[in-house]
Amino acid sequence: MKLLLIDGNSIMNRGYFALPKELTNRAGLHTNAILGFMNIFFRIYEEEQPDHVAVAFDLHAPTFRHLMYPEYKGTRKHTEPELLEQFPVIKKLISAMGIRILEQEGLEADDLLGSMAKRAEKEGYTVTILSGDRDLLQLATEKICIRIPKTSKGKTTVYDYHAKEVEEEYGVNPAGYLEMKGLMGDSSDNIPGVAGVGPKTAEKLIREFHTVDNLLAHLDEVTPEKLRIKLTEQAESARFSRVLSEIRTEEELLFGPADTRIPEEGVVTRAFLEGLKENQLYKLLGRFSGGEESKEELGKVPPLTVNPYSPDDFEGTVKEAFSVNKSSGRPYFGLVPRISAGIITGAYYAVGERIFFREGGSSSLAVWIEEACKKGWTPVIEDLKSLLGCIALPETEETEEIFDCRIAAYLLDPLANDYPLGELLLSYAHLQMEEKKPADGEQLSLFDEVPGDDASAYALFCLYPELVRKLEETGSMRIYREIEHPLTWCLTDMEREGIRTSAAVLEEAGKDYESRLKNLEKEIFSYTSGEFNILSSKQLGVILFDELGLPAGKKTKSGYSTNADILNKLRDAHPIVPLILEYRKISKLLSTYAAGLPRCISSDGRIHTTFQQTVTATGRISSVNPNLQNLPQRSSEGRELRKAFIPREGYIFIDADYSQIELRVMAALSGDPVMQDAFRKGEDIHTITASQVFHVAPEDVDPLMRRRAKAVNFGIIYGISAFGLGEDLSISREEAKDYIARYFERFSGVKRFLDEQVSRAKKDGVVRTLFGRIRPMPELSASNYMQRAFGERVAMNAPIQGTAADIIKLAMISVWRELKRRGLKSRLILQIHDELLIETAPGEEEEVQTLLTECMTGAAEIGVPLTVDVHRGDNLYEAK
DNA sequence: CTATTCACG
DNA sequence: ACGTACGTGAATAGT
Repeated sequence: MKLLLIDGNSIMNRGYFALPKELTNRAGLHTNAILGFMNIFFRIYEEEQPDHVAVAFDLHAPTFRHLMYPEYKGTRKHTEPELLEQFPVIKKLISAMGIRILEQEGLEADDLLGSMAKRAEKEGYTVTILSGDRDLLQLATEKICIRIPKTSKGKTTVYDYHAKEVEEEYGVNPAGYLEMKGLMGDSSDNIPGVAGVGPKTAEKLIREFHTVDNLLAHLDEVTPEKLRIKLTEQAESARFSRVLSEIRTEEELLFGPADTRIPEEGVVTRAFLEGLKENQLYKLLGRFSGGEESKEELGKVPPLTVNPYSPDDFEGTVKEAFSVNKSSGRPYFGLVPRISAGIITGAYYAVGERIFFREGGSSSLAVWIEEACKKGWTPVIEDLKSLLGCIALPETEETEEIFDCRIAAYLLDPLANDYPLGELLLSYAHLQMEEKKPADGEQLSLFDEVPGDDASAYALFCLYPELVRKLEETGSMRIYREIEHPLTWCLTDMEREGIRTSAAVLEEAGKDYESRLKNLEKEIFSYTSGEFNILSSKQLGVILFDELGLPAGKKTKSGYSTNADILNKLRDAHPIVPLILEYRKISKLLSTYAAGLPRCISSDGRIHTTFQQTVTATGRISSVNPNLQNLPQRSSEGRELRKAFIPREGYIFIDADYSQIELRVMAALSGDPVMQDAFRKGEDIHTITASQVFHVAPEDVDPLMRRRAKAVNFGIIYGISAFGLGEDLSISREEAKDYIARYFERFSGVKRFLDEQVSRAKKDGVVRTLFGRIRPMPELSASNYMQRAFGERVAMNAPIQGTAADIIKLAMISVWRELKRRGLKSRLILQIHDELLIETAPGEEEEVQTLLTECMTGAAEIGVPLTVDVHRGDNLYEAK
């Protein structure tokens, strides 16, 4: 028989402080303590698989401790209302699970746990007590295990204490632990103990004298003298504290261990799920959706029937479906294309629970979508860019009304890793989607119907009003309509265009890299006892720091750190170091670019990257398969590879990049007059920064000062820290701190702005770009210093990086529309965060250059000028 | 599958 | 005393 006892108050407290305060349900009830409790409860419950469970709570009645000692805090600790409001809910949920709650007037949770544990032990139970409070360690025996969860870096480890482990850690047995507590007191409970006696002294004394009473009876034996005097003076307090610290184990209880048996079917009962639903604890609800019972309770997706499409009555039926669903305003429908072996063979349409499947290829699907849009119906889909990649659908006033759920979900929560419809449906529409799985042993072939498409169409239908409401509620609709949605069309075209790439040039460079690597390898091994894998940081660490005895810097989880930062500092320590750095660099160029990119060239001789629109936390786009946003540029050897990217016959590249866009955004958002003035006058911002920070005239700024000022400006954008700046400039943290202080003295508007971002992030839990894009800030509620400091930097950086991202997206949309409107042959083909590349048709050079410049500089009016640098070239190397 | 490193803005 | 610059993606090593 196994009994699990839980210290309810302590575990609730733990959850309350470990999880963000921002966690609430829709009714505004705080839920962090409840979630924290459930998380740890189910973890322990599953591990222990107990047959008896009880949770003890304090009551707000005075206990014997209060009667003894009016100053005693215990249960009367001041508790915040945000935590208090969660207790009635958790108690209801616990009862609903069929778990006994222990509450008794005059007794604290500790005493209930102690008495219950000891009685159960006598009756032959194995007992586990879950608590965050070490006081309970005095109860540990061979059969009673105290389990204390501890969370660090987001991971929760549970420490287990039987009598043995208490002795190992504290050097005294559990009874001795109680005596120690008596001597030390407990400030949080206002138990005085003996002032000046800490854990070390207490341990020593208890090891020698075993109990407080015995110690006080033999005070004359205590040395040193000072300690003896302390103990003599505070003998009464010690005796008193010892009694207050003792957990009662012999109290008369209203229930015995046998009364804590849990239901046969386990604790995830129907009543429990109902309770979760009632309190809108959808995250928890989602976790238990596996059980048969729960599905019914969840507001499950109804059984869906797919009607075969019949041309005669389809429209009428759809209209009827709309009216049945009482969709006021624009009618809308979920739309899921069915793709078999990469070819569109039809699509599901969902209007409420009425779902239709219509057969047809990509062109008929395009026609049907356009017709629907013309009728004023809104097609709701999961991923517009993928669809546009398969079908020819122009961007018109009508098709603009297509709604992309994934983009909407991204804007609402840009931190999510992915946006599966099932999860969106649960969190936004509170409906549980049933997953179709192939029957036992059955394999789904590529030609089979994709499981769940019909349900997906229904999910999209349900999501639409919820997502629209949320977008409006969070002020995200403008970003959606004016930026992300039109951008989808633009990105589709850019992906389709691709960029012409010469495999020959890449392969030629690859051969050169290979021979250089061979030579480097030989040279490197001439310094070592034998050959090793230079690319293995583990093996390299052993060679550098053990064999060659170089001074090891930082450590990583798995050994020595050997990254470029470390190696650069060791550059002069041994001739092997620069060779390693060179080897790494060339090897990177070879594997990722010279050898990697040719594999990505399509049959049309061009590389078609995929731009991901729902990935970054800040609103930037990213590029994959391959990543064309990180082509080598900084090193001369790498930059050569850009010669492999060439425009089509007769065309040229015209490239424009924003000059200092993030600093200009900073000047705009902060309103700092000094910074704004510098940009308005067209000054060199790093020189002006240097002149301000170092108190010299701009013309007296030397290159070193400018370099340092540039680093400070970078730091400002990243969310400044003295450590980071010091590291970057190889100066002391104090010196870096001084630079920052001087910077903020002169650019006080910037300081005010950055401080405001952090405080707003703390208050609202989000920061925003100039255009209203949200960056949620869960990091800031962390108690851990590192996490919080990181959160503060993010709060400073995200509005800057995000606003810059918004601006270039606006520029892309206007460039793309303008090229189309004018019927030009030139095409926008790449975006690299602050840079746009146009493959420019012969004869269109001047017009394109002007258009590109104007669209970029005029993308947004932010109060400081936006400027661009334009370059032309016959390949990507020249165009920069 | 995770950790490390390094390419870019 | 803690141990960091912000945002990405790809290749490689090693468990």
